[in-house]
Amino acid sequence: MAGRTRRPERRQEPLSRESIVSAAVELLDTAGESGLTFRALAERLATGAGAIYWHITGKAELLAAATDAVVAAAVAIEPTDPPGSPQDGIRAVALGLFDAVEEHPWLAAQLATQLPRGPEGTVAPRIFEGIGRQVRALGVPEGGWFTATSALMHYILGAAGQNAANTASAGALGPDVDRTEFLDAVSTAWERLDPDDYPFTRAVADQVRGHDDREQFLAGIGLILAGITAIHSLTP
Amino acid sequence: MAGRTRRPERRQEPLSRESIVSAAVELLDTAGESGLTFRALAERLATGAGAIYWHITGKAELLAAATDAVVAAAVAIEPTDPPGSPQDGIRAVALGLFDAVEEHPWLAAQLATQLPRGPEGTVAPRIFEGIGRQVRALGVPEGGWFTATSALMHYILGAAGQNAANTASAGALGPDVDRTEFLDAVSTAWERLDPDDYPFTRAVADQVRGHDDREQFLAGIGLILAGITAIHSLTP
DNA sequence: GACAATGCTGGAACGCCGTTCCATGCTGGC
DNA sequence: GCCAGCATGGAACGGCGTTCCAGCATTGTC
Repeated sequence: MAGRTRRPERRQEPLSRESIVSAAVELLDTAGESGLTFRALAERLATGAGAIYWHITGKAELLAAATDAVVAAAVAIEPTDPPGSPQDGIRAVALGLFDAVEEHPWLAAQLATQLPRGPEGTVAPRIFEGIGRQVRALGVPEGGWFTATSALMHYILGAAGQNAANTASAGALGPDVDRTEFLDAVSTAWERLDPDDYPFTRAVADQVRGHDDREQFLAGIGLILAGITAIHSLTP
Repeated sequence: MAGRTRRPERRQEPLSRESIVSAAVELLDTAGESGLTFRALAERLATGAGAIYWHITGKAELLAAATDAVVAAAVAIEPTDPPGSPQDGIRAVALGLFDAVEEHPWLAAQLATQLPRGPEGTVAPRIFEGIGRQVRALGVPEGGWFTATSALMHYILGAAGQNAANTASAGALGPDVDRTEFLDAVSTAWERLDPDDYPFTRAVADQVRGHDDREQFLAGIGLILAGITAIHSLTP
């Protein structure tokens, strides 16, 4: 046995939880969810896998920390200079999350499956608070706060996730397939469905072509806001 | 080299795509998403990994096929004997998906991240059709079909996913932790948040305790239905 | 009836993953 | 100067998805 190889010099900047999480987010953004491996992370940080485990329990905690960091940044951009209407406030929070998921597609899976992760999780309250304050400002009576805020949160997470999945799906079709081509392909495929089994889907297939995702997303928010104001007899 | 070991007898029932997918769903249901491995699947089918690959391209296709099978069964239970109101029809489809996700928690991740997967996917049209027919029956004008159906679908997928994640999270706290205890823990944790950062979340913490998930889910559906009828000036 | 061609099977092997282990170096208190 | 103990990083382990391929069963051809 020839013993261990020579020791490298000690690093100047010590490892830290933050630097690891930050590198993890970069890796997730550039290489996708499957690109975040401890080996790639160790290489990027010029260290070994064992050193990372000194600061982080495992991959689950790493993903949770990365999610928390990105969501915290996304919901922090609220305080519009002139306060604006509560409706606009909700739209701002919603778009912040929508854009965050679009920018970091790996977020969708985390928010869909890991959001609560025990009572200690800080991501869920962060989102809930951001939306809830605007619901309260809307004039919804206290008894309806939970229902209205939950409904908005679920819609936002669902729509943002589907949108991210669509974007990923378009990219998977080919690196140079743009959005228009992808929507066209989906629309065409839907038009070719069995007329007996899918009459409705065939009928709306044309509306898929060329629609704007953010616009559709906001239209859905508008639908829920209309429902909230109608049910609580608020002035819109 | 001693050559391969003795050949086992040939199987009686031949492998088939359906039997593989069916075994995969059982494995997912009993052992969770991480329990579906080609080794476990091969053992359950009394075969080797290579034989499975003759029928299925890879794990992605296996998960897609399992998802398709379960969703198809979930949205197929529509035709209520007396036709009923379109609102009830939407609630029925929504609850069908909600319950399917609750029964198969692994569905949440699939629906959140893999739903469209190219124009060939059949899961998305299936869900879209199920909801959309009821939207049409509601009297929504054709221009609003796509927006209303999309909004409902996104809400349903988001809410069902969050609910499944909550259930999983409660189970992870301990095998004998029931729903009430879990909600209590979340509520207590939310009440202990910083009053300056989380005033709204603290205020609704008590409403978390003891709420019913299905009821909340339906309340959200009701909110969106109210919004649809209000925006299109329909008689509810 | 003999024999090649083909369809399907299942076990071994490959490369990569998350995680654990541990010899080693560095640093602050004495 | 010395020693505890924090921190490091590379090797090693078991398990994963996937690929490869030798061998049986069936079919088609003469």
